[in-house]
Order: sequence, then structure tokens, then C-alpha cells
Amino acid sequence: MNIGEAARASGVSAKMIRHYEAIGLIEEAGRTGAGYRTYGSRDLNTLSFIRRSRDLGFSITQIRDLLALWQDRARASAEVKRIAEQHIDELQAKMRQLQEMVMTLEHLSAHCHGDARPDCPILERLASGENGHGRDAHS
Amino acid sequence: MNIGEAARASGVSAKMIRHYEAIGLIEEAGRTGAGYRTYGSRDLNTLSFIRRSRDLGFSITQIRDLLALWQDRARASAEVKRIAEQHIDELQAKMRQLQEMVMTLEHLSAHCHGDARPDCPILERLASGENGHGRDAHS
DNA sequence: CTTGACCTTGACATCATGGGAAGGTGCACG
DNA sequence: CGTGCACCTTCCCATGATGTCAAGGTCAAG
Repeated sequence: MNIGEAARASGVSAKMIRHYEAIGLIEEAGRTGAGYRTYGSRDLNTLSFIRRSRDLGFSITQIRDLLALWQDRARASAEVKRIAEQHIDELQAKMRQLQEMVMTLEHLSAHCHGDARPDCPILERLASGENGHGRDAHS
Repeated sequence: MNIGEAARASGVSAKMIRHYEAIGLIEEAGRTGAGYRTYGSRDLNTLSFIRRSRDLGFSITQIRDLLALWQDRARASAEVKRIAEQHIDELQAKMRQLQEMVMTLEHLSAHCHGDARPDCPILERLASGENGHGRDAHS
């Protein structure tokens, strides 16, 4: 099948399929006489694997490792688990950062009357750097 | 003062100060005869405002709006509050996405024995697309 | 005058993705 | 056979926020 169909079937855009090929994440696709890329069911499986990995927030680098492990029948699951757990830690760290921001903002927002008057604790906090809830927003 | 000192005082790197000037987020700085940018206390306040906004995760576009409101003495605090609340919503949406990913990954990871054996539910899930905890990772 | 710290601009990298232009291909319909 | 449309190709540029590096100018102290 052509790249467009492969894109529809896998959920990875044609643009990204070409990109993944260019950066060596996937093998070079076969070509028709006219130069069109062709994909088979194995390629589709790989593309779907990549898309699911992306949906779980894995980076290209991590996906590269996961793909290698996937294709290595003798892999140790410990390595896969290690990658996943490291990724979980990264995601949770991000969540904590966002949570800090949200808490600060919610506090500020709650104290802003939000009407036509110009005085506003949100701007005051941004201007002065004083804390709105007793902690700095970034560690 | 020169850009390096302004960077140290405001917590915004010299690189970013130039960048913010280039994209029109801040006014063009004054220059010495030799072409060095010069900054005063007003500029420092602006830079610090920007850095605090970035620390709270506001985008450049949002900061542009916040700066305009900050410099408008007749602003209505409602507008500031609106921007802040919209930003809170965005942050929370991101957190929810991350949380979905984490839950899926934790479930998969818990069922992966993580030893030298090759069978691994994490890879199986990535390969097959079957759900590991009853919900899809992406809406 | 030299040295080192600082400044200047500019180009390129990251990360994952999208947009668009310019031109070739494949197929179906008339 | 011809025309048109959908599809493919490559290449360049953009995003957002930041960093790195390079080549060169400037300033102040020794």
C-alpha cells in the first residue's frame, strides 16, 4: 500500500512516516518503479507501535530503544520495564511542576475580584515576585 | 547596565533578552556608542515580570497580553483573571493527559515481571494496541 | 599593549509536527 | 487517447523556548 493508506491505517501522518524514515527510526520503505513508497503489514505493525508509544508520551529516543527491544526476541523484560519506569518518573515530575503552577495561579485567581476595577493581585505578584501562597512556583 | 548584568539580576538569560527584543515582546534597549545594550530599573522590572510569568507556564503570547495589561493603568482585572483561568484550564488539561499516560504505564509496568525473561506486557500492549487498564490512553 | 571578560550578530540544534510549493504518477471516465 | 483529480515525490520553512558555538568588536585592569 502507499504512504497515504499506511498513514490512515496506522494513525501516523504521511509527513511523520517520511520523517521517521529520514531519521532512521524505521527502515527505508520499498519503492515502486515510480518511486512511491510501499508498505506491508509488518510496516503497519511498526508504525502502530510507534504511534501507541507516542500516545504514551515516549520520546523518539525511547521509542527507538523500545523498537529494538521489541524486535529482539531474546530481550530481557527488565530493560523494557526500566525504560517505562523512568518515563513514569519523568511524567510525574512534569505533573508536579504543573501542579505547582496551578496551585499558585488558583490562589492568585481566587483573590482577584475579576471585575472592571484595575487592581489585580495576579499582576502584582508577577510584578513584585512576592509569593501568593507561601511557596515559590519553581523549585 | 549591560545585558549580562541585567540577565543576572532578572533571571532571564542574555540570549533570551535579545530574543524577546527581536520578537517585539520588549522594547528595543538603548545602546551605548559601541552598540552595547543598556538596561535600567524599569527594564529590569519588565524582565523579572516576564520571568515570573514564564515560571508560571504562561506562553509568550499570553505574556504579551499580560504585559500590556500590566502597563495599562485602566485595565480591568477581569481580563487578567480570564487569562489566568484559561491558563489554569490548559495546565489542568495537560496534567490529565499525563495522568492518563502514567496510569496506563503503571498498570503495564506492574504486570511486567522485569527480569531476564523476554515476555513483556508493555511491549505486547505497544504492539497490539489492546488496553492494559480498560481505557485508551488518548481520548 | 595584552589579556580576559564581556558584548555584538548570525547560524544551527533541539523535539515533534505541520504547511506549502513545484512537479511527477496513477487511475477512472468520457 | 486525453483530461482531471487524487495521490505521490522532494525541499524549504515554521512553530516555542532555549541553548551552543563561532567570529569578531569593546572595555577595563595590569
